[in-house]
Amino acid sequence: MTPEELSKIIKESLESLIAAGKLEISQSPEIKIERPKNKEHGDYSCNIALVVAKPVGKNPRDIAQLFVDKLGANPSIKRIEIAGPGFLNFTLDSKSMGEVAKTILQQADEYGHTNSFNGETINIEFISANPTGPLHLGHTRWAAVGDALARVLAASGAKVVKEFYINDRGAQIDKFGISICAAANNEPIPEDGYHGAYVKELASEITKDKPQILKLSKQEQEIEFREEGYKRQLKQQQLVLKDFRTIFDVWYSERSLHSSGAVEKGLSKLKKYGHVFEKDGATWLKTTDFGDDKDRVLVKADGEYTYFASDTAYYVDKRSRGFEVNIYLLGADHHGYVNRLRAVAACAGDNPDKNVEVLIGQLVKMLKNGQEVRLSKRAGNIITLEDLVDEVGVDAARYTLIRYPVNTSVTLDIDLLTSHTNDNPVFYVQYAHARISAVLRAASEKKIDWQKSSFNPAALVVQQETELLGALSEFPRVVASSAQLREPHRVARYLEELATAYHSFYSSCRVLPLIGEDVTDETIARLMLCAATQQVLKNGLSLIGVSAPEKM
RNA sequence: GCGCCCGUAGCUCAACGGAUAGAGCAACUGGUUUCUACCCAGUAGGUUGGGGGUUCGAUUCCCUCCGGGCGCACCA
Repeated sequence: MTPEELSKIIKESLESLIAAGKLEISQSPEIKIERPKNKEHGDYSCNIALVVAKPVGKNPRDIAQLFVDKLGANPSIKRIEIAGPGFLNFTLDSKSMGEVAKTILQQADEYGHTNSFNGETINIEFISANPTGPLHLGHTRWAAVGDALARVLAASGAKVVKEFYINDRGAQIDKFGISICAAANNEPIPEDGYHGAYVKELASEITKDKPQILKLSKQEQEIEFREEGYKRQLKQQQLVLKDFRTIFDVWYSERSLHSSGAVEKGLSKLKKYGHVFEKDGATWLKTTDFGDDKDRVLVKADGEYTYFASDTAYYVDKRSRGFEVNIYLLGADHHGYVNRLRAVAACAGDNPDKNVEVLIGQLVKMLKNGQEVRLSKRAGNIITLEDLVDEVGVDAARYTLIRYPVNTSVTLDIDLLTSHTNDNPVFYVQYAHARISAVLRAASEKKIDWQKSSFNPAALVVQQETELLGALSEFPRVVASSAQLREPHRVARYLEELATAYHSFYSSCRVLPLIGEDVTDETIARLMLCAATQQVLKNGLSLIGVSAPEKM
């Protein structure tokens, strides 16, 4: 029996208790099934009596007793106990527990998928860097977390589109062009320009490919270098992200927003809702109507659209493409945007609580030999995605960035991430997968055809086996809650627990028969358990975009 | 000044309002002739920054103070 099935049975009991007039509540409560930390509390615990107690006005332990009476006869449940303030603690029949392994092998790659977000269309926008340089550590965090979040949401049934907004318009990209142009002409790059070594590289590449550019006027050169640099830098970002296994569905250009008329369209929609006004020759959006601390300019007095105008148009455009939920992943230095974005939604007649979600990612630092790394060869005083991947590889980089909740800052310790031991969680988890693969390989070498043998779940009775089964049964709910809370780090943490449960099982339960021993029900059941664990590790790692190696 | 995030074991960090606050590292004990020791089991370590409040129950929610990070453009 999976926890989902248990939860269903409990809900049915609740309904029948209500129907029988033994409980009176108006709305169905949020009940939780958990794996108790304390083993003495059984396989699963449920808080239903505690939750129901208040609206019903009865003692939680008395209510718990009603459920015990109702559920006690179920053959899959070996024991129910009322504990503490009114928890229901379930101990399942070992046969029923063992069946989880079979469920997992049947569902295979689908195990962990749920339909909890069926019908939701979600746009998730992240990184959205200027195409004026390499991606830095902050972007890298989002590349990993945003992608994992998208996968977790998709696994929960949502229709997800990953989007990268290209800031290819405005002062920054102009400065980029000016900087490359200066470098190409061996002139000093302006103070407020781009100074990384990559600017010089771009300059020499471009002049090599298109030497005629240098014959143009200065102004024309700046434009040409800007366009060439943009093209190449964008391509570079796309390549780097592809190697990092973060694939975007949509690369949305800010310029296209202007050329397609989306900006005017967005503006007219906002006007319709009456929050646009004129002041000092400029056009403003009255975002203070919805909690922003000051109003924002859409069109400057000189007739130019602001960056904010693009932002609002982009939001309106996303909504017109049918996205109910729009998730923005931003760096900590952009937290001032949260109220602004919410206000934009409200000004466009939407509900910010529903249509806009902003996640703020805190700072990422890199540590090597106990010292903070501050300098990158190519990019000057920022550390790039490539710097990190060069040091630790894609798997370790992704895993570590995803492992922590985004609203805390992280420090990546290079020395630790390259170590192959217990204190490096990436290896710990991957090693569990490799270890299982080795066992299954050995089984096939010994010609043990466990896949075709009959599975006796009751053969799994040792405590470490039960623990492992319990951990495996948790997976779908971990994925669903990661999606719901927008916290993919829960998947990584779960995988570590699962790996621990497996290593513990492995060291106390011999799987394959020794020479002279026979293949028994236990052998087959344990191989099934190994295969199920391998499957879940693989599914979980794939949700965070980390490889599941067969050998290490 | 206003706003956002953070403060948990010596260190790096977990913990959807749930039971005795957990992992790893470091320290100390043990364990493998056997499927990958890149492992496992155990001991010790805490006033969850301080103080109030809400709750049957608070690391979690609210208020306040202290400490740290970040942000407050007709820039992008």
